[in-house]
Amino acid sequence: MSDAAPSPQRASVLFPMPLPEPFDYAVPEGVRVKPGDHVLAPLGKRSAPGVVWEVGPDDGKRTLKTLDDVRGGPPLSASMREFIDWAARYLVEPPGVVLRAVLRSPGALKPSPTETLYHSTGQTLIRLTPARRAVLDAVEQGPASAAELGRRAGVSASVVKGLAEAGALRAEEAPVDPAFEAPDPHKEGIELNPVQADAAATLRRLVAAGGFQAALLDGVTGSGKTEVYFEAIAELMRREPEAQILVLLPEIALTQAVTKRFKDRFGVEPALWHSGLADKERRRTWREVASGRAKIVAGARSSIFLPFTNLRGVIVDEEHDPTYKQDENLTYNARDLAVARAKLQGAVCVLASATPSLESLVNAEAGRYVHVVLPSRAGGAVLPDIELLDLRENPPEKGEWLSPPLHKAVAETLARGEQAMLYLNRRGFAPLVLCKACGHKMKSPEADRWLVEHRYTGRLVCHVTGFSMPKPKACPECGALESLIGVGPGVERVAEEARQRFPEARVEVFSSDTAQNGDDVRSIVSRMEAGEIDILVGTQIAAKGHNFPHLTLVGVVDADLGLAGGDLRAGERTYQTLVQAAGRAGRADRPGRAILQTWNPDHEALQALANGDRDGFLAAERMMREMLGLPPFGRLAALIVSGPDPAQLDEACQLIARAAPVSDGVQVFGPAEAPLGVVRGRWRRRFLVQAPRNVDVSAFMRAWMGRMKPPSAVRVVLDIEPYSFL
DNA sequence: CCCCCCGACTAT
DNA sequence: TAGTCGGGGGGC
Repeated sequence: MSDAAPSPQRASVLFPMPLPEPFDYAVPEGVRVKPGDHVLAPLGKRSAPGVVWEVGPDDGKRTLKTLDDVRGGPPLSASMREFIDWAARYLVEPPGVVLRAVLRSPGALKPSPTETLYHSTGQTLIRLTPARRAVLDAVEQGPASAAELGRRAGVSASVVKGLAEAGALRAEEAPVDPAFEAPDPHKEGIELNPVQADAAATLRRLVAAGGFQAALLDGVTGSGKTEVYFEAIAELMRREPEAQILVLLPEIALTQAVTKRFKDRFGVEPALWHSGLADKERRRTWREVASGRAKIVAGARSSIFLPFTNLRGVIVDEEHDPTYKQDENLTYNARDLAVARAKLQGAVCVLASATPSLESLVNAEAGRYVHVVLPSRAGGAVLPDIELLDLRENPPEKGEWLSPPLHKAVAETLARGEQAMLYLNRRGFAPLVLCKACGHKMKSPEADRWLVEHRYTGRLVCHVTGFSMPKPKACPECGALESLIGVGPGVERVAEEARQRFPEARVEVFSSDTAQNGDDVRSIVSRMEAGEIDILVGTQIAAKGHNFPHLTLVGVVDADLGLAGGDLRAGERTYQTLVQAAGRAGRADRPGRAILQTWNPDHEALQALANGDRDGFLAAERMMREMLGLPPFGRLAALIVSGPDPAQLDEACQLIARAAPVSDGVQVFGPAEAPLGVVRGRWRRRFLVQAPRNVDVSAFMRAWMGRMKPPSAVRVVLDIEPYSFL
């Protein structure tokens, strides 16, 4: 029996590409594969990398091609594979597309590169040349490569090799990429105040209970959320030394503050994951995560696809942040996937925010999440005083954007030697350029958008497609010279006004144009912290997560921006952004002041903000959404249909509309012209699907997609729970 | 008439 | 994703 020829095996292989299902292959005799293994398999004329999804007997009913090779590298864990399948179903994508998001580290499967390190053997040589003695002294500082030891000793590397041959040194292969150091969960954290200690205890109990549980950690800016969730992490690590923990952060490439706090708390920096990583670091991190050796990863949204083998905890910091929603390539919300992944693995998930999303608040109220509230600011700092400045009563002077009371407040702040921030979520100098002779508006050639004037670079820029051109001398429409003028304010123009009004002050612009990478951000942040900037004029980027101890005044130039528009979350988002921006002021011992310029001082979001009435605002917002059946009380999905020819597109949309399945309670709206009508020569239309909470919208969309067959020039992109309505 | 570029199509 | 195929247009 045991000597019988082994029965032939079949392996289903999932490729990281948009194929509808895993493909079946014959397993060569004598080769063993198991689900999760990385393999090479013939696909068309080439040999493509893929992952074994299933192994079973080969029934021989169909002649299968044979696997080419089994590759090394840590296999994908069962829970990882389960998550990939789940995410594919939820996002209505082929599983290979999700796998592609997981295998985003080029060359990660190659064995990690090694180098030869020389160690002391302790063996003494009878006669030592001065060069050899120098090398033996140098190795006392620790093992190193021949080149490094030679450098330390000031001799050539061949001396090192000679010593190795003589037996005084021992050569050993060591990985070039060192493993991440293990964090120390027993290290003392900072002392928590009673409220924080209470919150930390709640999270610890959650961890102790084991299994899946989600918590909403709801605390105002500066209340010590980070320290509290650090305690949950410490507890996880103490209970289970092999536990892996993921901390999701919005735009991690831009902050070093969190890594520093990590190091203070756990003695080591976390492994980092974001799009700006160099290939080498990326490979190292991916490998260390897949092998289970990296214990704590701090990462941007894409890190929810990292191949953890033993993920026990996921923290989503600033869970309300719209950057968690990715709209290009694969469309997903990392916060939602984080909760799902924790659930699949029986892990703990903590969502933290000073301004939680309505979705999470409703989940907390309904008892699906444990609600942990941190009411006060740590260290005695108080929330800023928030004032609405009615622009109807106090209009700015002609050609200016800051009204007189705001000028006065800035002047007083500077006189006290403190700092001011002016917040305006508009990059560049002016959002619109028009010809004062003929009224022609400069539009993007590729999208239905105005070109934004950037004065520092002297260019006109399309913020949707990235198109840019030098600002022309003459109007392209009527030919008038020097007639193109910028209309409306951007941060550059507000900075110009600040410089004119306060010629002594050091004014700086903080936007993605002046801070293009982490180093630029760090530079601005550290100069701000050091008091080397008096007035910071910033966009969104300045409103997030930085701690400026001398900043006591925040002026919001246009609090109305974002209240309008078709986005159902516009009110919520404005509220969140303004709280974050206002929260920048007065974090240390000095009280802060926030002034919001508005033409609509009666608007709900602004009133709530001025009164510090978060609950009132949220209650109103909640009621509106509940009445309209919008998230989180209903589900949404969008189809964006695009094509180069509008007539063909409209025809296709008619067919797509007719293909929509009929299902109880599910409403299909559209096709409507998308708000961004044309992008890069492609016309766009939108469908919106609205369904009750208990309906599986993914299944509905999958059924719909299966019933349509648009011409190949027409592209259909699906968005489950859309955020952006462009 | 050839070649090259682009877009569509396919892979177990 | 990557390799193939076929059609259209430009160069000669």
